[in-house]
Amino acid sequence: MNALFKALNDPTRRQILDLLRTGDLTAGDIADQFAMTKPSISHHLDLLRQAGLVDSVKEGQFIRYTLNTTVLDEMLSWLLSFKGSSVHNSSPPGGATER
Amino acid sequence: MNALFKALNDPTRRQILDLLRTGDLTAGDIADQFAMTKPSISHHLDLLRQAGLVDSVKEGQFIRYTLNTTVLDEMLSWLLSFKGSSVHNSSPPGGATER
DNA sequence: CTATTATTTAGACATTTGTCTAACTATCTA
DNA sequence: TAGATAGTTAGACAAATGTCTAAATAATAG
Repeated sequence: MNALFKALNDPTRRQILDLLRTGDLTAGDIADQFAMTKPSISHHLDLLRQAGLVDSVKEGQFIRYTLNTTVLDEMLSWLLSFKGSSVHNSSPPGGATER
Repeated sequence: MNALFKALNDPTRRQILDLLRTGDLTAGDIADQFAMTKPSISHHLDLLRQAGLVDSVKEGQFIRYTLNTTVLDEMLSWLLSFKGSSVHNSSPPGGATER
């Protein structure tokens, strides 16, 4: 889960994921969308791949990147578990002693 | 959304949130659960508060921290939008030309 | 085989981040 | 008021992060 949060903790990487929802893209096509060098984008893609958020397939001299949302399930259920376990309590700080 | 991802991108902070699901806690009670100094925990709590994930109320000499999951909704719908828009395509790299 | 194109790898560098110690503010208690 | 307790703020510092340029790898085109 750590790699997942880490990967999502960057606007550029989230934007890359947004780009990929429309369909697969090559590294170059992705890099063209940003005011950033290709090596930088390549690094971001690497982190996304490490997190399992994208898959990459080499096709000739291109590398096609594909969105993979299955890893999001883990995060999704983690988040949902919070929405479920809202306790709304207000027990006193000290522990059991109510002053 | 940036502050939210940033806040969640740390194991300690996520653990603090997990602690708070059981109920409110003071800064000290939270700090006691970690092998880390109080100033460090205080800093983590500050980031969580900045992200809107926790609320803090001063009660005497204590500060009670409360979990606030409302900000998670934004993130939740962002994540869900990905699960919805899986395209499963495999268009060729070049762009629009379907060869 | 050479040149070109697509992409990554390596290394440098500034910024951000997480942690610590020391000092400060505020509340409670004797 | 003095001392203890709860918590934060300030500053330092190492490690992680995001970006860049230069060079390397690999596939394609002439």
